[in-house]
Amino acid sequence: MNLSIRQLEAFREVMRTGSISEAARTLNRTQPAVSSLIANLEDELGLSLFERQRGRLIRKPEAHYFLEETEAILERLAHSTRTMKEVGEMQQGRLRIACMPASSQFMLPRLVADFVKDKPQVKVSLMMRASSVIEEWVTSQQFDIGLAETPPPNHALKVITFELDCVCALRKDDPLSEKAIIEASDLSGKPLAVLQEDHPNLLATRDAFRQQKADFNPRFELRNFQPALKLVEEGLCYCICDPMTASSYFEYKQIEQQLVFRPFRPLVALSVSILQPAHRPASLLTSAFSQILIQSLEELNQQFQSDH
Amino acid sequence: MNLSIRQLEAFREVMRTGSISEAARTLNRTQPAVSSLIANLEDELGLSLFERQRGRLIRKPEAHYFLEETEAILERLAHSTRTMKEVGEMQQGRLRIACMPASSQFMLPRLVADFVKDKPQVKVSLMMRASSVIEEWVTSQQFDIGLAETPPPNHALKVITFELDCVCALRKDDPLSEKAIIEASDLSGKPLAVLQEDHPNLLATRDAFRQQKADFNPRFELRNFQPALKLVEEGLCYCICDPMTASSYFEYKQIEQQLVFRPFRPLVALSVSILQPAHRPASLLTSAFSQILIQSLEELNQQFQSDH
DNA sequence: TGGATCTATAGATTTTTTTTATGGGATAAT
DNA sequence: ATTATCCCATAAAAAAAATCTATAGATCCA
Repeated sequence: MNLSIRQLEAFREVMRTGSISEAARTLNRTQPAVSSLIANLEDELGLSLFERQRGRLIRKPEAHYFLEETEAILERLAHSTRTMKEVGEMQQGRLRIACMPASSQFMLPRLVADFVKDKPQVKVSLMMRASSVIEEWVTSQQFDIGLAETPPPNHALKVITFELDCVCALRKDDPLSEKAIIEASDLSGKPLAVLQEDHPNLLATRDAFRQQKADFNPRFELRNFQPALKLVEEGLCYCICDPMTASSYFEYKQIEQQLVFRPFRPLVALSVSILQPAHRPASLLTSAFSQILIQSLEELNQQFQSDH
Repeated sequence: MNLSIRQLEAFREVMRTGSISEAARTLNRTQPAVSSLIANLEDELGLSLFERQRGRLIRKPEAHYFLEETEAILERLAHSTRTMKEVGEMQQGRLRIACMPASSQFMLPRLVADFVKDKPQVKVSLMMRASSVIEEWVTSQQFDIGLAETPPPNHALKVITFELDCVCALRKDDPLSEKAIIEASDLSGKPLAVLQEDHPNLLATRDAFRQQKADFNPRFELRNFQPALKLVEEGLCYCICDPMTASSYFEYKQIEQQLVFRPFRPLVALSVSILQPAHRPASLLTSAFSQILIQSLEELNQQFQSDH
């Protein structure tokens, strides 16, 4: 099997025009070049495709069948290369993202929207799940990239970790909002909305209070911080929440914002990670999106530092 | 679009083995040859397909998509060339034959059966119709080849004509069967089975009788000679029939043959022709079958000459 | 009959592919 | 650590393939 694409292209053109000379003109070749391409093609197929009658070519029935095949092959080839070129320019492809709840409401949708703005043909799937599920999905390569709370070490995962500094959510009209930084001691005995019992963030928060010998008073226990902000708005409590949730508050409440966020000390960190399959290189799209995600996470810690 | 098949083959093999060196071995090329094929492929796609990590290749996700395309293309190409090789050896293809009634019962089925015996994949359609319909079908290229009574001249038809000498059918126990040749005068006044009024063969037969001033007594008029032989068997008449019909009598009645056929004089001819479309070259199959048909028709006239 | 147009072929030339030779980097064994 | 071995990439030389120029034979049309 030694057919060449040149032969197929020449054949297609000769079939179309019915003439070697004419085909040579449209192909920008000389007539002998096309002549020998066709001759070699016939040789390799073991079959003559044209009858040479009175110095002209006449298409044989066999040639018509082979033309169908030829066109299908060339068409598919052209389509593939076009698609690959688009993939190369990240105009094509698919990106499967899994993200944890805190980032799913506004942060990732915004990043994705921005990312695909100039890529109308790129397909994205964006799924929100608990961090443990995300870890599993990325490990098993069902997803290209994940954003989750930092998982235990896992050889099948490439992990980029960020320590997000949690911030204190409080009402604008709260006297404490005058302070540039809220300390645990400021909140001694005050009611708090916190995460569930076993969550590392809860432990870290309690530890922060203990460090300053402040009275830790968890009044509301929740699965994540999103609903906690409502309780803060109602003046029922304070909340030491992650900056993703804090940031999303501004996207959610674009007017009549009732809350402000202040840096909290001692630092309470929420450890989140970008997860990628370790043993498979990332696609262009995945790499590009990963960069955007990294940048976005790096900016988060700064967002609430010099905010006052 | 300048991809080459070599590049695709190399790519497929590199994907399979995961190594340029290994692929080079199975492709019987040197490693740099394969290396540059892949490099050029990546260039032309505008996209890197492998990650070079620590001196090894790692397939990128984009490569997996392109592999599917590559395999589909190479597979189709291989299939096409295989099919075309078979077409070249007449192991593949289709043959559409239209034939007149006299030849349809035994002659053409036998020829077709013999023709396709060693061509299990060749598809044949064999249709029986009146000669005028056959002419039309072949002219309009709905059929590749036809056998019909000679049509009026037609530029769209390539015609090979045969004058078939009609023979006299009579019972074995008829006294005339002693004669090596039956003359019109032998049948003077005897009842005959003949074709319909306007048929050239009827005119020719009547003419033969007139030449010998014999009494022409057409007792039965029929659309074709096939059923006439039954009447002859019953001793109701004689029949000057075409040699195809005569020949088929022996295939039909393999035992207890009650009839014999004798050359008839003066010659009464039935003019039949092989028809092919004039402006389209014949396929290999059609040409081959045409040869067989020519030979078979040439033998017909001899079959009843030295029969006694 | 002469001119235009077609296809096929031969030899020269250019382009592409392949090979040989080599070097750098990683890995496994000594 | 050192050596041997494996990988890949590159450069230059060699081989192969494709192309071009030139030409000849055939057909067609005026």
